[in-house]
Amino acid sequence: METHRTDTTGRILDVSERLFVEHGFEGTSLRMITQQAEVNLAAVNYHFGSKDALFDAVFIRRLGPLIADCLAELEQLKALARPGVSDLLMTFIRPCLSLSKDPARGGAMFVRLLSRTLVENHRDLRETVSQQYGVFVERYAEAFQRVLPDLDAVERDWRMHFAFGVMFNAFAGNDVLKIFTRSQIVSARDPDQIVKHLLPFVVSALQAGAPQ
Amino acid sequence: METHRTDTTGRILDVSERLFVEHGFEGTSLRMITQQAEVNLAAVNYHFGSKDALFDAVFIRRLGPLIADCLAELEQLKALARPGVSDLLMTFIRPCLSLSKDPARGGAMFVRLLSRTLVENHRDLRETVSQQYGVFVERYAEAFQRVLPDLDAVERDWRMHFAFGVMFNAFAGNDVLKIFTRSQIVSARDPDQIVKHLLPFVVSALQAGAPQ
DNA sequence: GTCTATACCGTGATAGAC
DNA sequence: GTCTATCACGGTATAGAC
Repeated sequence: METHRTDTTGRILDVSERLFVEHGFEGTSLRMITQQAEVNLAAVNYHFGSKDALFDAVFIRRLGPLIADCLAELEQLKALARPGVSDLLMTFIRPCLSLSKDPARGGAMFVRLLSRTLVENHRDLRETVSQQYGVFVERYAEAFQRVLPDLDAVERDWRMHFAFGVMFNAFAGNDVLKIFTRSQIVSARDPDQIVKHLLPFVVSALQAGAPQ
Repeated sequence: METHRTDTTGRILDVSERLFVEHGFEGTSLRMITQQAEVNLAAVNYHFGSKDALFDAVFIRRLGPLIADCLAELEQLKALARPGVSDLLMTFIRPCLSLSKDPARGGAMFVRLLSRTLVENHRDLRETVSQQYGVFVERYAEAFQRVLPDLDAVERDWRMHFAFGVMFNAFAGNDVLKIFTRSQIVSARDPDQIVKHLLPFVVSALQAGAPQ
């Protein structure tokens, strides 16, 4: 790890992150990247193998620390005598908010890119991520079991699935109703505002009675 | 509207729908479409203007009837003395289930394509849709007001926003946790199974107490 | 090992002949 | 309306310079 930033792969990563966030994956060409990073076109394929692999590298550089933060918060949760649904959700929400406020790690725009990548069906990323970060889902499944012990296991999995779906969707800034109306339904892009409305919604959803 | 199926635009639409559903938008090339539809490559741009516009045409051909069904169900809701949150949600869910079971209208795969298109940030589709189908959101906003009269207006908008987000995400078959684990969290692809778990989740979420 | 120049093939789009 | 030819741009592969 060199300290000086003449490193080719580092410049490619930094420029790629900014352009992927600004223009999305399809909207960013390798020629845009290599031009702004002042490296040769072939450098990307030499160092990363492909455009897909480059995206994975950009993505995982931020995902790793985020997941580490979440798992650390989950550990602290064990110290609580009787943690509630809200406590559990905040172990995920707090690191996301923290990341969204740290421009050095990509800031709010990167959280959007990250969430959108998860919500959409992004490429082969699964292979890389599941091996390294499968523990993320395992730990949260255990925590959900502790917080919602009376719920059927299958039903609990569905709710965890739905809950992460809403939260990632919210952080992605997606608005499925947006195409139907000229004015946005919800105006706020501020993550804190989003969480304020999001949290009671998800908490109540998770505490619903069992179906049938 | 010709009855015989030698019509060029009709063949393009039918083939496009199948290929978009199978391979997605980016994964479907105009050359694949024109080859299977047995028309010339330039025919697409002549009849539709662009690949984007072709997708819009395919999309709106199914969206129109679906929205009409939902609005019809909303009208019937007015006859109920005191409709509940569940009744309201079913005016949207029933037409979606119906569409997903009708292969002649694209079936379950098309519902996934439709939901994914809404969840993702698809192109200029907004211009076309908002003018014709803006009424969809207006009517549902009114219905939410009737069913949840005690809720603050802003809070109600947020919940409607979140609620449609979960539902479209569920119908899209998206699983944000999928990339973290080899085995799917939730296995069922059957729309009825999805709704069974989805409905109580969303109903409870919408009935949450106001934040702070 | 690292970087460069360049060529290859598939993509969506378009002009102009018929 | 239809078709052919052609264009610019995309990701990728490779030969060869340092």
